[in-house]
Amino acid sequence: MNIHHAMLGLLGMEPLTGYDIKKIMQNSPLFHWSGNNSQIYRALSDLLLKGYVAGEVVRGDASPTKKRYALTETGRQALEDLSKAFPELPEIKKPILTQLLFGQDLSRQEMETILDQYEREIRGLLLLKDENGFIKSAPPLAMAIWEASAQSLRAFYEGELAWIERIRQKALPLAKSPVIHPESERKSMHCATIHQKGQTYVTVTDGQILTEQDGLDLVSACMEHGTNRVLLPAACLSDHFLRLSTRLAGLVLQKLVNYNIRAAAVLDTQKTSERFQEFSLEANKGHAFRLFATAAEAEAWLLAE
Amino acid sequence: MNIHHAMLGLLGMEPLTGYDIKKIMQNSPLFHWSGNNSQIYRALSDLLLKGYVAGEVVRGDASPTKKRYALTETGRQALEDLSKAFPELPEIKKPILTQLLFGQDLSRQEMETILDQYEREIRGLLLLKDENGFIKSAPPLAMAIWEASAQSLRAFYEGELAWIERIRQKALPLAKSPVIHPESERKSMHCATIHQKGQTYVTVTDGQILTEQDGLDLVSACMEHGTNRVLLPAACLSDHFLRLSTRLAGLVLQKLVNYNIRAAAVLDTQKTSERFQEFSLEANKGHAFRLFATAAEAEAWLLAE
DNA sequence: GAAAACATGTAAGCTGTTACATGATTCG
DNA sequence: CGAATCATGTAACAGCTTACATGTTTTC
Repeated sequence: MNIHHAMLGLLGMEPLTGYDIKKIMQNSPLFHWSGNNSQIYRALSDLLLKGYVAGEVVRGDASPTKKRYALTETGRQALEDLSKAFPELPEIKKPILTQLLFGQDLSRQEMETILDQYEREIRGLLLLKDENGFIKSAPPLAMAIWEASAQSLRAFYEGELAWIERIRQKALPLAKSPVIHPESERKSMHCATIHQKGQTYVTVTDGQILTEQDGLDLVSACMEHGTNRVLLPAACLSDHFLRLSTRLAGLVLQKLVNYNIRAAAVLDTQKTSERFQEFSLEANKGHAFRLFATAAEAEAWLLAE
Repeated sequence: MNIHHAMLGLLGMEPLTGYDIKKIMQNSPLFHWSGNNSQIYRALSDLLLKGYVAGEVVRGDASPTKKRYALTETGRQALEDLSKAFPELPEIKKPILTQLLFGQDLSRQEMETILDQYEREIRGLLLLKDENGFIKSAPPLAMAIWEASAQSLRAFYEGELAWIERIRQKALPLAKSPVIHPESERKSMHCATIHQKGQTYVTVTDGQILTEQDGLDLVSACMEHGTNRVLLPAACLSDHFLRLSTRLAGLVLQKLVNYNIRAAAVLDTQKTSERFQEFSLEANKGHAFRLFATAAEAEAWLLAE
């Protein structure tokens, strides 16, 4: 299966210029070619040579001269022969797999970063609906096939998200922890689990959230105890955390979201900046993270739902 | 992402010969390279030139001389740099999509054939478990990633099966019917629906099953009436159908299975060959098709479950 | 004793990509 | 009036595949 087949097919539906073909290929990932004019023009002259297509020069008064190609009878025959061939198997290329598989020397955080970037890209692909992408006047059969294939592509992307999740849960906990600088001897954060009304949540008993690593430690604690609830008392929210410019709060919350963990924080309103209060108002709209004035309120929300 | 990255990675886990690498790549579809020695040996000499790997000649007494390569320190560094790069997006190549999309001139039966072949291939891929496929002594992190990826590949293949099914249900009914030869004027088969105990099934009221097309007609009738049950009375089972050498029975039943339709046939035991009785015994093990001596029994089974 | 698997390589070609070159038209 | 899009092409190269060539060892 090369690009010639696809081009014959497109030209079989309606006459097109090289540029048209390029646009169609470019606009949908279902045509796995990059939509590369060089290749298309080369292929077009091949097909012309073989007599599979015939070119017609369109000289518009006020538009650049184009060459519009149409399928000939021999071309139609060639297309039909290709259509009847034994179907080739699908192929997947997944560079990120090689990257992670052999990235044993990466720290856990580096791996997280790569996964996060990948997830963002995949979510981007899921968002863009490829709408027409294809020829407008295609017959209903082709449209139905197109439709089904677009759906199957979306399913693949969703499968990728599931894969990401599985890697996060199963593989990353096995990754190298970043090197700890012994001289820093920072007072580390301590977690504990609390059982309340038949439910369990993790909270911070000692120390503060100072680094991204502390966010990961929270995640680890949750996974270890099989819960997905975290209560952050006022004492553990460091000034560093509450200063938005450090982006620490964002990074930690993102980690929690990634692992599907809900968090309730207790906030000393006198200590927080205006900006942080705005941020928290924004956050309160979601249901993954909420701010409360008292520990009792926070716990009540955490154990509800 | 080229093959060099993957090769560096493999050599980073343990020293290997070119042939070893070839085998690993060949044995798993997760390495999307075809496992092609030419490319591997060329890449190997590239890496040697760059100083990323070092070769050691192993001259066993009773085995062909091999060159076993191992990663150097510079190679390790290069691998780490590659590992930290921004992740590339996955790519899917699905030639059969182009084939069907532009196979407008194909008859419905030709399309069915292609889909059937494709389904068989995909099911084959799903069956072969890629077990070790990968390096035996890989660290647990790599193993976990590998595991997750193998699972995600299986999910993709299952997605392909779902796609096939959707094409069969939604797209194929729109395909060209094969040209009907007017001179043959064959007495066509007639179907009817029967409502019994709140359930519906399709049966043949007139004519016999003579061609593959009749099988498709049964499928169409089912889809039209929203049922997936068919009763085949003794009268509609032509001699042609009952002769196994024609493979007609197999083809028609395969169609029904493809569309997830259950069929009960009533059989005149005096008319059937020994071979066909064996075949039917075999078929009776499944729950998609059964043979019965009387219409009452057939109907009872059909409406049960 | 033959076939399959082990082991290493070369030459040629196909497919697709990047980068370059050119010029017209449309839109904000 | 400058940027984006339309439109057609060339040159060079990167990546991968097919086919060929050669010899050894293991396995049935």
